Amino acid sequence: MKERDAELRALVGYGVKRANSALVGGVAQLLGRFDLRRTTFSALSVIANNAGIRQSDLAEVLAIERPNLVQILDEVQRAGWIARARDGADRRVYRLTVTAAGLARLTEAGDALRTYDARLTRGMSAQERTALIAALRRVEENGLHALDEEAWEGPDVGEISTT
Amino acid sequence: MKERDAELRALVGYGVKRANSALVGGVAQLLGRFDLRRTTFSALSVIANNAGIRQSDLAEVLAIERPNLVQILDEVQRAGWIARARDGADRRVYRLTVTAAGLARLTEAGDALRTYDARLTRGMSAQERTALIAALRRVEENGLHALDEEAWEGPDVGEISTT
DNA sequence: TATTGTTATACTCTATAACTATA
DNA sequence: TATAGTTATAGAGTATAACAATA
Repeated sequence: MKERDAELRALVGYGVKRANSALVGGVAQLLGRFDLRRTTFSALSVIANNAGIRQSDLAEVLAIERPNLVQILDEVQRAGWIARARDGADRRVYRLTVTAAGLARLTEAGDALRTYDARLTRGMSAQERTALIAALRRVEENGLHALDEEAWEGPDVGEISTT
Repeated sequence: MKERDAELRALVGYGVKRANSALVGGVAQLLGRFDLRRTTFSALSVIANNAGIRQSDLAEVLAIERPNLVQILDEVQRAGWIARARDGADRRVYRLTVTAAGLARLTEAGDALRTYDARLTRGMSAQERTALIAALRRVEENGLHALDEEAWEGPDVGEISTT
């Protein structure tokens, strides 16, 4: 029997939305055990791997608006996992670093999350998983421009970095 | 140079979230031209392909909660695109059908959306696109169970329907 | 003037409890 | 009692305008 949402299932966008919705709950529950949310975990990860990053750069990396990052960092700082230090040269900017406690929490939560994430691709080969991640990256990139190019016509094969 | 969110980019869940975020704006803008949103378009599509479907079944197909479906259908009905008819046998249930105007709107918006959606996989072969859709389906399915199976260990290769 | 971080705000999407009317 | 649809509500996530401090 044909699926009742077969017409929608032909759309990549629908698949992405359904997959994301199916993930959100589980990830939130898992990260909640470490008093983290998706956004606070992501922020912690990027700060840990980019010591001294500025808030505005962090917002750009995570593709979130600056105002929304404020409360995220407030939360992480309140937990004692990051430090905000004024830049000596430009006293408008904050330099962000993780504390020892923050690194420990990131490692714990990261291990659990990677285990969870690996389960998402159960039944797929390592190559299929890698291809999926690359394909999602391409969809993200294409999605950011898809409306700019209303005049687009042929099977343009623009290359984007997937490495 | 290594990407600043490289640690996150190794996660399928992060890729799904980023791809979804990149899509939402464009899809909303495109569907907005037809006075539709993602949810109202999806509802219209499923009703059109399942004449007489009940609200509770529609909610299940779209994986949205029943209360949230009410305002979605109110909106679509107000536009004159669907009809709610009480079932003769069980007067609690509504039988949903699309009107001629609804079908016309669905067709117009669907054509535009499929063109947009095809652009998302630009640079990918038809096989890669098909594989992506199947992989997303698997991720969705796995994601719904990933927390149930905390004790999971080996490379279980459970088969799920992808047809 | 422009930029960094901030506040306030609003809008969408989603999730739950409780009600009504029917069964 | 249980179910279909509904109402009300609350929580995330996200987006924009406008402000103070600094450049």
